[in-house]
Amino acid sequence: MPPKITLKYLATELGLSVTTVSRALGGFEDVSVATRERVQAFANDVGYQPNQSARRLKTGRTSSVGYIMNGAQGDFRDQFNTRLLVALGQALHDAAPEHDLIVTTVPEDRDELETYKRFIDGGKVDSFVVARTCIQDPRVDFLLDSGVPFVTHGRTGRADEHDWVDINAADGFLRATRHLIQQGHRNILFLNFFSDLYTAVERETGYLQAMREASLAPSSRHCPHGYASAYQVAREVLASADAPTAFVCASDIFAYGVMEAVSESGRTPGRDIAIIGADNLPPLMYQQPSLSTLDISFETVSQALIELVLAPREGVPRHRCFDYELLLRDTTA
Amino acid sequence: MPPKITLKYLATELGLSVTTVSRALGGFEDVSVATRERVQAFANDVGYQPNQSARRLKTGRTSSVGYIMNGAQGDFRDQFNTRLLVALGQALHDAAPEHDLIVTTVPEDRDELETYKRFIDGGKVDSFVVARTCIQDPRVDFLLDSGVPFVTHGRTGRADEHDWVDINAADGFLRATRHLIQQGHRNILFLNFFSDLYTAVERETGYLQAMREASLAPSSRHCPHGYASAYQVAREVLASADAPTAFVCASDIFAYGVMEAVSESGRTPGRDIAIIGADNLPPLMYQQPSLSTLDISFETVSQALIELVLAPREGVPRHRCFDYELLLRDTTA
DNA sequence: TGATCCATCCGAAACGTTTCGGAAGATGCT
DNA sequence: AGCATCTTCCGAAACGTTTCGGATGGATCA
Repeated sequence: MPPKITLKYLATELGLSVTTVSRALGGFEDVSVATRERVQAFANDVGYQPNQSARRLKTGRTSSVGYIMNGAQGDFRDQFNTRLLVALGQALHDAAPEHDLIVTTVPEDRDELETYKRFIDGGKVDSFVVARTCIQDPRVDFLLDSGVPFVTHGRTGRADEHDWVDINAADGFLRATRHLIQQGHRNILFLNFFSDLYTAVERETGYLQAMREASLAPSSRHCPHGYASAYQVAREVLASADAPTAFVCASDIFAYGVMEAVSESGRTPGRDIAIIGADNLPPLMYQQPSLSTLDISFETVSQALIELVLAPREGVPRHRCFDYELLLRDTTA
Repeated sequence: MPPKITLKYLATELGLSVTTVSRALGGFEDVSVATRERVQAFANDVGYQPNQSARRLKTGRTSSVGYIMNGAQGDFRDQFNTRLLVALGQALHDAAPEHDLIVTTVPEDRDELETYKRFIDGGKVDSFVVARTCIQDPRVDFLLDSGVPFVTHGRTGRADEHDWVDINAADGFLRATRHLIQQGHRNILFLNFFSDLYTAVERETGYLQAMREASLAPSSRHCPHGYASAYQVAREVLASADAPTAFVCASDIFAYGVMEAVSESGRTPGRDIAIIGADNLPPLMYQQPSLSTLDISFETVSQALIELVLAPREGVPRHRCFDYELLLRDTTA
């Protein structure tokens, strides 16, 4: 039975007190450089790992971040959750290896807020990352009320009251739509998420502005069921008298649905019909024309989220906003 | 400032000792039914949540389960990770709501085992779920060595030494292949994962047995790059002199690649070429013939994983094995 | 009546850490 | 020399829980 490697063990081995060892490892000034280094070297040697439970009990901090997965759990084509999760884990590990990411899903039959409440009351986490924000977001209301620190991925109606990280979607979609207009398109259809999502509004704003600039008539449709909806909407409008010549899609998933409908109607994406998506998701099939899209790195966004969520905010809310990069590929040739 | 709701608070409010309150809430026998109920009711009323850190410190148990995501993170098979994660979270919450699922990804540049080591030494979890097992799996070697409880999703070369939950893939692929043979197919190609994966061997075993039973010549190919590989392999063999008339695919992802190659060659999946996949993944595109597949519920598997991982095993390793259900749809019409 | 036993409760120690408030000795100043 | 000051260290308490080993009182028994 090897001895448990605790502060007490280190202290007796080194002939010091527990206090001094603790403060030496904590890098405090009131312990001499010599002993500080001696302690750190020894701790390293024997592979000392502080007991998180004890530390948490004492300090009241849990050093863990909560991420409660929500939203379209059925549509696994939607890689948003996975990709964010992977990137968050990576970023958290890079920024603070001793921190944990505690992940949970919301049980089908339960209120999402209950899960947040359980995490807070149980002292499981001391901050949250909240994704896919809505304009009127009950999670934000709840967290602001409870006073627990959090950062959202995406703005909300109360954006000036909390920390957030977002993508400048209005600008991205403005540029994307402008590009299509410049190519000579006049009849451009916009396919959007359901409109509660904050980013849905943002995206449409950009599209609308570009259309207004060019004095063109805007036209938007929603795709409540993702890929399938987009396919059906595209199929429908392509059969109509004044079929659009270009599609701007709030998500690549929609764009792939549109591509399928376009191909099926005998037209070729990129030659006959222009399509721009968003988020640079991998293509669904091998032999597809490559999709023009708005690109953003999950890693960058996640690093910002982690940076904000780790540093306890004092005073005014902090914001980080990133720009989309317009990737022009086959479907806008 | 509301009072902190601790055992001490409950005790003074109720006029009892901390010990008794603790034991009442723990449901022990040596506290009278009357007080036990009184305590529980009051705790419920004021919304008492035990401090996990204190509990963990005292008991040495962390009441959290680790899941370290690994493997081809760019690939479509990421659906596997997400789906398992969602189902695990759900199952854990149902079985033991006070438990946490601690998730992390392996940093690109680091050894996976280091991450396991960090979790163990840091006392972050007291058990693991390990997925996508290989025949010779270093994670299993490491965990067996360290003595930390874990359950694998998938068997390994040391399957009789640890707990596992698996799908009876050999039987599933046996039945799937038999079905194709019964339909009159003689030239059946098997597309497999890379062969380190335990389940790859299992799957091929089933296929081989069915072919042997019918005295047919088996033929297997590997698809190291998932969907794209499957597409290319299918394209190649379909152009050859003795093109197969049926494909058995270790994953639906491969099957979708095959379908694309089949369609492109001017043939129709289901009429000209039969295809069976596995795992019942959602179709990639809307207008595809529906894919015959081997179906298994992630929920069922996850519940078994959680059940085993929560109950500390004593003595012999425990196993749970589930059967695939053969779903016959368009591609084997 | 006195001993025994059971049901019910409680005191106190412990888990491993952080941190407040000193203490001891060395150093600087007058 | 005497006093203040700084450097370096440490004792002890606390965080909230679990659990061991009793303690108390009433019922039961001979």
